[in-house]
Amino acid sequence: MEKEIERQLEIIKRNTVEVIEENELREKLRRSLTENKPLRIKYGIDPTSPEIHLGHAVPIKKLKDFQMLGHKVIFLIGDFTARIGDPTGRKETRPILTPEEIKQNLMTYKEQVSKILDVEKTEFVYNSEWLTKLNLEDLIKLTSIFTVAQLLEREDFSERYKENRPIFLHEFLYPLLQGYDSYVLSADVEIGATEQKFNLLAGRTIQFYLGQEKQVVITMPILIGTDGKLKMSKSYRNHIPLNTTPFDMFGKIMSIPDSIMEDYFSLMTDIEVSVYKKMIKENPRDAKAFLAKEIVKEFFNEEEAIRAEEEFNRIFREKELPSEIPEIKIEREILNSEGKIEIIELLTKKGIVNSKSEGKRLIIQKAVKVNGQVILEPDKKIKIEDGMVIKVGKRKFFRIRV
RNA sequence: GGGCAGGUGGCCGAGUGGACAAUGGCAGCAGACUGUAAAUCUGCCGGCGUUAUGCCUUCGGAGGUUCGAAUCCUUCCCUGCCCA
Repeated sequence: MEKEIERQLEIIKRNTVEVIEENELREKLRRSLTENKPLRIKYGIDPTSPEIHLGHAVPIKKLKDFQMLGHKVIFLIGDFTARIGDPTGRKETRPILTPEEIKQNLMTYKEQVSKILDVEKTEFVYNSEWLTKLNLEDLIKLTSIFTVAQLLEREDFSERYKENRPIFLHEFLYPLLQGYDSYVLSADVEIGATEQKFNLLAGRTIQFYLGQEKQVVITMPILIGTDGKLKMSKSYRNHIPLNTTPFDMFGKIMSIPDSIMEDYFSLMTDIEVSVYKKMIKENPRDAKAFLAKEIVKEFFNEEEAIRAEEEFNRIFREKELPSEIPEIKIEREILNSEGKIEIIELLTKKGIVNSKSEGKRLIIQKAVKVNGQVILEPDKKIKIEDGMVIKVGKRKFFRIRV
């Protein structure tokens, strides 16, 4: 028994930043084992952008550990709290999702999450289910648990307060509602990134106040994005989405700076520290390719990972064409009598570039190639032939079909 | 309710009657270099263009003054600080 508890603890603690409180977790595990009742593990995401990326994968992989140990994972989609928006200073109240949208959304989440978790064993819940039913009296009860000073301790709030930037009253409700979710779900453990610590702890306070056993809080490190500096986030455009192609994922991982390779190895793979440190030291480029392959393998499979690497090498090392190129159809009507069209027309009409100006810019900057030949003039007329390949920038290829 | 300071391009932040599509930084894009690295360097970075000291849209919203406004006036909305 003691051995089993310690075994589970060890797995749970890997890669975590903090476990609050470890002893409570030990007791919960003990009870779980004696009563043969799985622990309830909560993880919530804000469904503002329904795209799960490698950054989310860090805590979700932790959920996987729990799932493998036989515990119950509850994946909470914060559709109601998303209306408030986790406090970051942006004020935006979004409409609540319609039942149809929720259904649709759920499918995409399940699909993405299934790359890590066993979705059959995972419970998916939406917090609008109970938060829309919360009445004023309940809300006042919740707000009376905290003082303003306590809320201002949250880093984001204190920073804004210090800098005389606005903090809207409703933003204070976010941690309260997130905490209330834990109460409704009777969470034993809640997992989140380190930046979530305040919200996670609010859950403990609320559960305690409402007479429930406190959840254990587990914080996970924040994954740095492809820029090597900021946390991975879609809004910083430095993210690596899960629902992409193996090739794209491989390429994006190859583009991270060497300095964050160790983080990726430790958070995204099971490779031993000493092993990857040695690899990085010996040949950083090969180490990164290995890393990329490992990660792609995890989210897809080995075969896809190998194919992605081959494709990557073909395009960027040997400078050859990719094996699959998106095709664009050219209608006769947009060509002149000689079967020609200005390159700039082609780029804009087919939506390859966003505007004529952008297209011209790219052409002038030697970024546009037709059959490997650089095009220098935007008004250059090119003869359209079936099978022609247009390259825009480093990695955008298109094959012409007449 | 009163006083003061503010609201500028994806973000930060200059500009306070013409030379402003708006300095600079970050992010982004392209090219060179390379390990598609990163760093660095160069260029671009609202749209349209008969490519012109050109036109249209943009400096919180709406009006106004002026030959001309991001810049001045009126009014409304929003934020912060102080007073009540």
